[in-house]
Amino acid sequence: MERYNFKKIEEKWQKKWEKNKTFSTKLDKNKKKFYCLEMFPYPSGKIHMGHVRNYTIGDVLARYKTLQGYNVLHPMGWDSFGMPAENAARQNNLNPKTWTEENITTMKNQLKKLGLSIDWDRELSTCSSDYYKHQQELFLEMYDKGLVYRKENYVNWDPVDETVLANEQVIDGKGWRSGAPVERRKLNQWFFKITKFSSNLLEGLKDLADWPNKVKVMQKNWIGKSYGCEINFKIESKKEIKEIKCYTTRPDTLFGMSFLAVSIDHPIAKFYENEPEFIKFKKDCSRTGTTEESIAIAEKIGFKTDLLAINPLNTKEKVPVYFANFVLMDYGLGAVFGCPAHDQRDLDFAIKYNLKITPVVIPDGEESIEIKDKAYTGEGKLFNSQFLNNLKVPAESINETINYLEKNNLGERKTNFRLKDWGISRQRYWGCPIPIAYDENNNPIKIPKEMLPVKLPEIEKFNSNGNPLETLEEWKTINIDGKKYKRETDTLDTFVDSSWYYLRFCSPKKSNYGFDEEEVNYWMPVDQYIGGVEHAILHLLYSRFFMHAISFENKNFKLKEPFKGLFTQGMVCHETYKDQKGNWLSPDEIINIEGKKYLKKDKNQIVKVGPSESMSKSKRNTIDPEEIIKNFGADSVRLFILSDSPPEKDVQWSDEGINSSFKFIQKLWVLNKKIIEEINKNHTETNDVELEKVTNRFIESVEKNIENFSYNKIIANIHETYSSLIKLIEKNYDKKKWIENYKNVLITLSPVLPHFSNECLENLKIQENFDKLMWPQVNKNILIENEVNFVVQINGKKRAIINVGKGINKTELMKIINKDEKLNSYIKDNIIKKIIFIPDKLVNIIIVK
RNA sequence: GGGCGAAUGGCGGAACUGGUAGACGCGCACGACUCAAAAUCGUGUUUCGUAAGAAGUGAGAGUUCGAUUCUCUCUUCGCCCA
Repeated sequence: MERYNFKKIEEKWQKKWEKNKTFSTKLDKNKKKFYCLEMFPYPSGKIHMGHVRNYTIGDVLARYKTLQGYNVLHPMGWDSFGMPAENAARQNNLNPKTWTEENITTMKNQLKKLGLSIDWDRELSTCSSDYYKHQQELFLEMYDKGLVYRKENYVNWDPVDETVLANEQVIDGKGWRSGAPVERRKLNQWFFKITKFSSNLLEGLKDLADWPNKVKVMQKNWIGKSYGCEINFKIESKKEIKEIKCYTTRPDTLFGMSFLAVSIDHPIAKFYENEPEFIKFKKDCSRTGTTEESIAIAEKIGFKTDLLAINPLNTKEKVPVYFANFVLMDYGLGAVFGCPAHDQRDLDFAIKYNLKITPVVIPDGEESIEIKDKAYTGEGKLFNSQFLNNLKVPAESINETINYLEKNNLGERKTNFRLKDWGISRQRYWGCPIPIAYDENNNPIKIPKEMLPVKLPEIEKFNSNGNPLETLEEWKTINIDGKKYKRETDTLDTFVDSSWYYLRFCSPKKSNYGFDEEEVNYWMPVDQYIGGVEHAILHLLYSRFFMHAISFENKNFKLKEPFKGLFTQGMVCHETYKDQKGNWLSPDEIINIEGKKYLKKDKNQIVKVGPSESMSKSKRNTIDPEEIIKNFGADSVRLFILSDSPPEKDVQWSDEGINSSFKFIQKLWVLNKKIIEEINKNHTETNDVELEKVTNRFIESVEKNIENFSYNKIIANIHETYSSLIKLIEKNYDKKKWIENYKNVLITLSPVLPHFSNECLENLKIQENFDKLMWPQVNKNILIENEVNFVVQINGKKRAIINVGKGINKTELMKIINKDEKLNSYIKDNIIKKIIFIPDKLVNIIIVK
């Protein structure tokens, strides 16, 4: 018998789909739509197994929804701006554009070989000016709405490479390439006013029923709404400083205050900026990174001022004021009061500078409290707090304190958000140019819409440090209405590119605007968005922000949430290998000798097998999908990547796994040949309904498992169905019955194994047009059983399973049990205390001895 | 330190609303075919026990006729935030 020739067959179907434009979609208001989107890839060179998993999961859903009669939008594009292109360009002296485009070509070919049902006519690439010109227009619209502004902000500065580093390029406070200690530098940068929508973004989460709870919690924490108050502290000083405002969530600990700490960027810093000691302190602070985490880890240091702050609740109490490295200007008001007894950070600081530690919260049931090196942050009641004493912490204390402060004009109730405005300026070449220019006084003006796109200039050589746009004098100069301006040389954060691409997919060819409203109203929101959980916060939050920003002051655009459903898939893992010297080895450098023992191919050295970890180039445990597709075929890869683990969890890649998937498809092929043979034998009809049962059970469970993303169970369903069908061949069903049922089996199989099932359908001579196929309706009547397996328990222990008629009552059942010799032997000499009877399922007989 | 989640055979994992624990796959063992091997097919595979049977879902308790599922305490691991 001829083996299943996946190479020939997969190529044949892929060509057919491409030629017939099987997956291209058009707006059709008579049809229900389904927008299935997977996070688009960065064109880094080749696709990896993570892509294979992501796009296979999406493809199963898209194909399934298509069969169910939905008008399915399933597009693909390229997140093609970003640092790797620029790094590659610097290293190999090429053009980032060429590098990127070559990668796109390679990866597109690879994706096509997976047999994905993608509408390639809608392909987009964010580095193309066809895309980013609309992004520049959106930027200007947001500018007009007051959602874009410029301010000075800190960046990570590499003093050796003379360049700005992204947070992930700072490793242990040092530049990733130069190894030089990173400094904080202030630069003028552009920001999106995402904080304007803090509340909306938080509230919006409540409507996202089809999002994983985990992601919603992460976003909620990221937005970080807190309830507290602003307190005005009177200041005693010879300088012109009368008052410092602090934000706090714990005003109830005010009687425990022993210092006030302000950020080095606080407005009062101007009174100190000529003091050498303060300049030195600022320099020390600049060694701390700009991330919240690096600040949290860094040692707490302070600079004592000559100021004294007066406790508003106890005016006799005066405490010192410090500049401190752990207070951030962009959170709250850049000033906090320190209560060492009940905040660990304040305690560390107080111990270091020998400040008073006054506890004011006493745990319930305790007589006293002693603070040594651990702050008490738990519940209790207030003491040492005069008129606030005995208030319950935190249930009453916070609220009552704020009431008192408000009544006496000492402070004001306030909610605060942790979310900061989104800094979008990047001092890099390979990104979307910001459509802004500056006059001779450095005032920004918008580049007029007619002059868009602001195109990236082509660059010949790529070896200098810093941003090459800075040195292109010719490009930088621009004439607007006869006046000369200098262009903005920063480009946009690539997260901007991916914040609205889902809108562009709805009308990717529209030339006069980023999206078409009618198309967007039909296709949006994305019904199912699928991608890695690593984008749970930033990308998803920024995308949500974009929808809010676009709909802000826009009556025609009502949509607020871009992604109705979200699914986050797990990673693809592989064992790791090291040689005797501890160097990572790739899987194709080793050979298996027995069990889990491996030898290094060239040296016959024993290989150390490490734990399975997510595939990464640095650990060299990657498997190239292209090789695997070449050797086993796309359907085998799809089958294996879906089997074993539930899609939201990590999956372990293994040679055995892909092999067995491959073999299983060969078995299915043999089954297919046998069934076709059976069909041609022209048996007469039998009354047996087992075939219908197997078929309908299969359809029913696959349906349920696709809807619930239990794709691993679909693979189990396929195996079970195979085992049943191979046995049913002997039953001599007639031609009609086989054709009808087998056709339905193949259609049900097709989302997972599209090439294979289409080939088999063609063999069955009913496959003419993929579009005509519909997902089979489950015949529920066939699945109704007349008999049930009834579990008999004695004292909660399973003693037998008896096959009885459906709907049997308790009395009838007990008769059968009493007649059963074995069961009766348990019961006969004992008193029955109770019988629990669950119809058609289980009986539990409780006896006393 | 805080938040979220997980823990089931040798391994990946099933078990719908509290009702047959271990579906399905991998691996392993045995058998068939073969001079032999591979491939393929068949049988078995939670543990202990020859068996009847007993124990068993990270540990300990609780609720219940009945708990992998619900509640509490603890342990370990993962992810996110700090």
